[in-house]
Amino acid sequence: MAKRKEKPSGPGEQGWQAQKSAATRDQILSAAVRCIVDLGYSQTTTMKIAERAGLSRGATLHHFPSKLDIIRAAVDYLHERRLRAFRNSVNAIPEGTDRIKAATEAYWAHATHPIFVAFFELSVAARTDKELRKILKPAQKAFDEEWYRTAQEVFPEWQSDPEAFDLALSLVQNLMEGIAISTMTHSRQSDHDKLKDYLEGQLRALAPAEIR
Amino acid sequence: MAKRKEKPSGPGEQGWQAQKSAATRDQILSAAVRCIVDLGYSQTTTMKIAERAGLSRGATLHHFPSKLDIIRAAVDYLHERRLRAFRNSVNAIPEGTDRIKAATEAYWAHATHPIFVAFFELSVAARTDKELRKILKPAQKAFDEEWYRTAQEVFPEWQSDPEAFDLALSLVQNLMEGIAISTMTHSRQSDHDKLKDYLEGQLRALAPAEIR
DNA sequence: ATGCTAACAATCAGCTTTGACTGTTTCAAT
DNA sequence: ATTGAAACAGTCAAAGCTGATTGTTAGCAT
Repeated sequence: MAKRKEKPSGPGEQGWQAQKSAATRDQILSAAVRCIVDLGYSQTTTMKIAERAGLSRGATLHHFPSKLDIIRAAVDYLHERRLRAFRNSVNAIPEGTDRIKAATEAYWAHATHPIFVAFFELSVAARTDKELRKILKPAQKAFDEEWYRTAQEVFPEWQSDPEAFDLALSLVQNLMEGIAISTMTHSRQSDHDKLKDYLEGQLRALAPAEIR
Repeated sequence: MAKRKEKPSGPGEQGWQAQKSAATRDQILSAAVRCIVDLGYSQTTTMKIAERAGLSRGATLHHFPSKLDIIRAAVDYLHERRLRAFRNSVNAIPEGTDRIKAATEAYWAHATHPIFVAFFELSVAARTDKELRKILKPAQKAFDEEWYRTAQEVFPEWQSDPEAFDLALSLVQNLMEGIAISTMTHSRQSDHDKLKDYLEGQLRALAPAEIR
C-alpha cells in the first residue's frame, strides 16, 4: 500500500504529496480508532497508534503534533462515519416495509458497531477528563440532533403525537444502548432478542395507528 | 473479612494492632473507590490512593503489595456494600405498598449510586483488561444472581409467569442502567422521569393481576 | 538545477508510575 | 525488659509515555 515512486501528477488531480499526506492521516486515524476499540482509551498511546499505522512515531507526531490532536481528529473521523452509516442504513429502508422494525434494527446495528464502541469508550473516559469532554461534546450533540431529525423524517405521521414520539425515541436509545453496553462489558448476553422484540411491540403501541 | 492474625488474646476483643490494620485497610479501599469514581480507573494510581487515604505510599504497599491487590480487595469491598445496600432498600419496602413502584425506585437508586459508578468504571476498564476482568467477573455474576433471587422473593406470585418475569427483569436492568449511564457520560439528562414512569406502567402490564 | 518545504525517521530529556528495598516506630509475647 | 514482628515512612531503579529536536529524503515551484 505504501508506494514510494508514483508520478501521477495527472491533470485534474492534486499533487500526490498532498494525496499521500491525506492517506497517511487516514491511516493514523484508523489506527487510533482500532487502538481505542481494542485497547481502551487510556492504553491508546502515540507509539501504539504509530505501530498499527505502520509508521514511525515521529511521522504521526508530524501530522498531529500532540496526542490530543490525534484524538480530536479521530473524533471528527468517527463522527463523520457514524453519521454516514446511520444515514445509509435509514436510506436503505424500502418504501413499503415495516418502518418500526427497520428503524429498531438500524439502531441496534448502530449500537453494536465498532464505531459505537469507540464512541462509548471515549465517552466513559471523558467523564473524568475535561479536555476530552470538551472535544467530544459537540459530536455527541450533533449526532443526537441528527438522529432525532432522521427519526422525524422516517416517521412524519408520528409528529401528531410529539409526546409519544419523544418517549419512543428515548426508550429506543436508552434501552438499546443499555443492552449493547451490557453485552460489551458484562458478557451478559442473555435474552436480548426477546427484549428487542418486546421493544418493537411497545413502539408499535406508542405509534399512531397509521404506522401500524 | 480478611483477618491477618487470628490470635484472640483478649476474651472478646482483638489486639488493636490488628484492629488498626483493618481500619487502615478500609481507609485504603475507600480511597481507592473514591479515586475510581472521580478520576477513572486508569488515573487511579497507588500514589493518589495513598494521598487520599492520608498514608504514605509505602504504607499502602505494605497492606497491599501491588496495585492489582488493592483493586482486588476494592472489588470485594464494593461488592459487599452493593449487596448490602440493595438488600436494605428491598427490606425497607413496607407490607402494603406498591411493590412495583418501590422496586423500580430501588433499582434506580442503585444505578445512580456512586457504588454503581465505580462498578461501571471497572467494568468498562475490564473490557480491555484481562486481569481486571478475571477479578470482576465473579462479583458481577454474584450480584446478578442475588438480584434475581431478591426479585423472586419480592414478587413470589410472579413466578406463575416466568417468561414475563424474566423479561421484566432484563427490561428494568437494561433500561435503568442505560439511563444511568447516559446520565453519567452524556450529561443527556433529558426526560428520564417520563421514561421511568413509562417503565413502571409497562411492568404493571407484564405482572400478573394480583400484583396490580 | 536549485532551493524550499513537506513527509517521514530517530533520538533525547523529562515526567510519572510501579514495585523493591531500607529504615523506624510501636505493639505484644516471653 | 527484651525481642520479634507488624505497621508504617521514604528512597530508588526500571519502564513507559510524551513532546521536542535534529536529520534525511523526496516532491515541487521558480
